[in-house]
Amino acid sequence: MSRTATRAGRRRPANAPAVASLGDELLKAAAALVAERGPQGFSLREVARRARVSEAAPYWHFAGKEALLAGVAEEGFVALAALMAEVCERVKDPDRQLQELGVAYVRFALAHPSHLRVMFGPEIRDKNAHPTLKAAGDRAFGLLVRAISDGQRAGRVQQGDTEELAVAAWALVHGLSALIIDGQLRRRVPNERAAQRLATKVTKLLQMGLTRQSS
Amino acid sequence: MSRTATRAGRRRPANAPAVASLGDELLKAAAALVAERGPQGFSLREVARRARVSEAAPYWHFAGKEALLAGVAEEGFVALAALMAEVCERVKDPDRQLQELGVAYVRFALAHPSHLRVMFGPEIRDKNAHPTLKAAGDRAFGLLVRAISDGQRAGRVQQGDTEELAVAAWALVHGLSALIIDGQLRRRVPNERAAQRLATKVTKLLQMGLTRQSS
DNA sequence: AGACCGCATTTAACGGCGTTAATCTTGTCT
DNA sequence: AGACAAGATTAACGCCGTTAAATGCGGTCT
Repeated sequence: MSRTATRAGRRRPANAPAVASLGDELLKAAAALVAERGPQGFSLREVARRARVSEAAPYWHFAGKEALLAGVAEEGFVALAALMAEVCERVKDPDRQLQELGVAYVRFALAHPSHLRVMFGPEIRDKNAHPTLKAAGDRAFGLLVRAISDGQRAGRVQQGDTEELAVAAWALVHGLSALIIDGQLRRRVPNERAAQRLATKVTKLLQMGLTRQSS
Repeated sequence: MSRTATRAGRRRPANAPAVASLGDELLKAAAALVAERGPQGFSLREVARRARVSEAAPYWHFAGKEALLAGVAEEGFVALAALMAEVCERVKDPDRQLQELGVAYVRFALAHPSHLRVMFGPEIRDKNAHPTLKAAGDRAFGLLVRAISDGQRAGRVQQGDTEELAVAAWALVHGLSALIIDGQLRRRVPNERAAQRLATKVTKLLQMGLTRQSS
């Protein structure tokens, strides 16, 4: 095998214990390390140390540092999508659904700032090089598009390019999240309650623009 | 001298040529390197090489890698503020002024993506540790607050917490910029013209929400 | 049983990085 | 001339990502 192609590992002989394959073990350690020290302090060697394997072992399961980080980012998108899906199920009113989606995004950012940075930051240079990562991201974005589309059908959101409106909403909550976790709003947003309050207000502002017909 | 306190260097003997002191030379090289390779590929040793000095020379002028990057980030905020000030002078109508401020922000992001990342990213851990950096950032944000405040006075923007409205506007354009330069909108925004179009439309959306009275 | 093969991992090494300590140079002041 | 400090250098430490070569090791074929 030409190496790095596995990622799934060969399937266990069916009798073997459900012990996580080293690949999964590395992913878990990587996620923990990212959460602890951020994308900067992340080191492939430290991941290997935590998984109690040699420095070069990860290279059998991942093409390199970037591929391992891509796995972490993918995990992040899956978790974010799950949070968003939960909101979509719980809240059916289109207006409130959009608003709570925004708050959920900001809450995710506050709970997992380092993950968000890996998901969007420049550590992973070409997202298209990691198809499963791209797919996970698209799935999360798809939930937002769906919410906007539902709002349009219900007459609560203006007609027009659905994805473009979704990009606007995404940009707003993403920007707010970025500013918060990068400490740019520390005076104004010292704790999570303040962040949620601000997220709610800001989301409402955009929502008023979304309901009207654009010129 | 206990080192790293200079940053201004001693003043030239008045007859010496206006050759940039090594501190400035390093800053210039650092900015160029950041622009070329991004915050990831940035290396103190490479900066020293480009300035044709030894590896340890920068430590006389800057406390370390982070301090040098803080200088680059400060430069970025100054340039951004200049761009914004130009808009404020050129466009007097409050509505158009706000809109063009948003477009200018996105344009800056597209022109200097790596700078933006340094300005906001986690490479500089504590912005308060670099007071001149913080001041430069506040100055740029102040221009936005001023624009919102003018809009309120002119009756084009709803009353209410001015800074909070400014944060909303900032978040929107910052998020859009981040998504674009991180390649998240590559399908939708392949070139700069598309980016400006999108920025205009998105800014208008929020603006409609800003004009109305919030609940 | 014994030879063999391919997956999984280790050991060892290369070069680059940030940072620091010790050292040298150079110009200024007394 | 000699003291002195700013400014720069050399050399070293330990970390990093990555790669090549050597090693273990479970299953397969004869």
